[in-house]
Amino acid sequence: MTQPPQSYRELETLISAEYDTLSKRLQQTARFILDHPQEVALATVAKIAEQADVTPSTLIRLANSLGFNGFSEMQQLFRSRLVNELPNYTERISAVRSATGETPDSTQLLWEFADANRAVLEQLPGRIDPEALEKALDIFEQAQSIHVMGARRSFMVASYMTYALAHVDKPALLISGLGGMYGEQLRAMSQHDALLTISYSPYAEESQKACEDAHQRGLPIVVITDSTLSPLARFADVVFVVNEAEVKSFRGLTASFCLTQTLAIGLGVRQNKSSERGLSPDIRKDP
Amino acid sequence: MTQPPQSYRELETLISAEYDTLSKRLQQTARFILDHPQEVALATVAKIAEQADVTPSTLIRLANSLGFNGFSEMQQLFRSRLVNELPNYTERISAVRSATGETPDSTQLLWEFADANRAVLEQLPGRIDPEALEKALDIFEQAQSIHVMGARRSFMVASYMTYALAHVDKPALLISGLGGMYGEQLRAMSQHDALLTISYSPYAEESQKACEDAHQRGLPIVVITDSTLSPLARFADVVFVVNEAEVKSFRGLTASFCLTQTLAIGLGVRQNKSSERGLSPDIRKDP
DNA sequence: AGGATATTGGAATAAATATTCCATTTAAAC
DNA sequence: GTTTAAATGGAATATTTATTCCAATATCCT
Repeated sequence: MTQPPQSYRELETLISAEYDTLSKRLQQTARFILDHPQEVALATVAKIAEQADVTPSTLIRLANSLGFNGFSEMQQLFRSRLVNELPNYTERISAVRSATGETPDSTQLLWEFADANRAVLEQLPGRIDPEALEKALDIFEQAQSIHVMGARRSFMVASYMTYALAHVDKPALLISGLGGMYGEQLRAMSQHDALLTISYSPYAEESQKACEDAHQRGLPIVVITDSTLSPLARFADVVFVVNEAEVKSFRGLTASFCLTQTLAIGLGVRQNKSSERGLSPDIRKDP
Repeated sequence: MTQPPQSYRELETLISAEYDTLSKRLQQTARFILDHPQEVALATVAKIAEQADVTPSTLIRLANSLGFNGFSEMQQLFRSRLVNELPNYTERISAVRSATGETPDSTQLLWEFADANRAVLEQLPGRIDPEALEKALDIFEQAQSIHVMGARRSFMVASYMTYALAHVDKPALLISGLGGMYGEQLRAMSQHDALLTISYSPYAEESQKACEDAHQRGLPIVVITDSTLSPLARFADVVFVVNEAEVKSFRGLTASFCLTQTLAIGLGVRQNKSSERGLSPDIRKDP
């Protein structure tokens, strides 16, 4: 028995090579599975057979005649294709390794970082709930000014957001804790403001405190975090869950920066729109 | 029996709402399935249970207590999430690219940003000179401490770099100008240190000043900027030119962050290597 | 501390699903 | 046109996988 293909690619190649030698039904089935890989990955033999208008036996025969040990073995290839096509980067990275060949470690590392972050950006927009985005912008638009909180790693994102907000002329205050004045900065939050908190896994005390405080004062709260189950989520009116890349046990922030940019610029676009309709056609431009 | 969620998003919401009312094992399981949706979509109950370190029963109990009629019903949601994520991508992107000006809604904007930044990350590693990378790391490795300068927009990157360097135990000082003390901070630079300056198009006076100063004092200088012709380049021992995405006349920083990460972690890797050979096997972990 | 209640693990069972096998049909060869 | 070989469908069977149920354990309450 010829050994079976090890990847979806190999399978494709094999099928087109052997296509002519297959019987009529087997050709029909082969065509179907290549046309509906998703179906094949997830459905049962019976369901697939029905859709392809063949009997279950035929499916199994096809798998066997392609060198597999039963249909299930072939199905695995379709399943791994499904997850690899999504930015699951393990395979991709090894491809990078071989493609770059003789490069110093540092360049290798750069490829890894760039690739991991690229993968994360590919997932991001599909995983953000459009309604949540709109709702967050509603909140920000109505707020007099926006307080932005982020400790340690999240501070970078908070700081970036504050910068971007200033850029679109939205009053923004970074809760920096500078000079140990967290308390004072929190007390500056008024009812007409809104709070954006960014916080990741060992969720900083200060960030939770900020949310609690804002919640008590009745401010609307938007949270960017790394899990639906984050303790920050309980206080939030809108929660964004972002997935960041991890390389060498160092977590990136690319997705958060991208989301942050979108929120700020999205707000800017809205403001321009309403001011065009209204009084001052204050169109901002760039750095 | 409460009716089950109809989509993955609803499931997420339900879990975070009910999380507190779940038992210990059920919480553990819930956390796992949210963290490993891919696994849940494709593996069998037994496999998932093993990975989550619970018994199969628990998995089924969780599904039931979330309103589903058995685990398989819940798994369907994970599967449909898997297939819905993929085909949208190319479709969505081309929609974004053609629909210039049309439907400037926030989600559209998010796709635009994500795609633009993704494109930038794809180019980045090919455009960075491997030798420059190595040389920069040489400089940083030999430096007693690293001073990091960046004004306005570049400040975000400088601040990120400082954070990342601290993370790999490299003494780093951010030249922030806090309290108007640029001069004082610059004077703190010693001959045994190095300077990393980040600066983009309307190149800030302060950044140039910092480079001049460091140059006079004989410090090695690494520059991250946006053009070979940047005024900063004249003082630099190593120059990195990065290309950032521009959407709605707002320039991103994704590539710079990525390069910055690489420099910091690359330095960390080197330090680990030499300390393994040498005395203290100081292996760093995690954020 | 001691009983009541809820939670958990694991083996037993039920259900779903893949695979085999044989009778029947279709195509090929002479 | 008959014989032979290959291909096919579908019911029977084997296997895998989900689910139930009960005994053991932990947790809560008084």
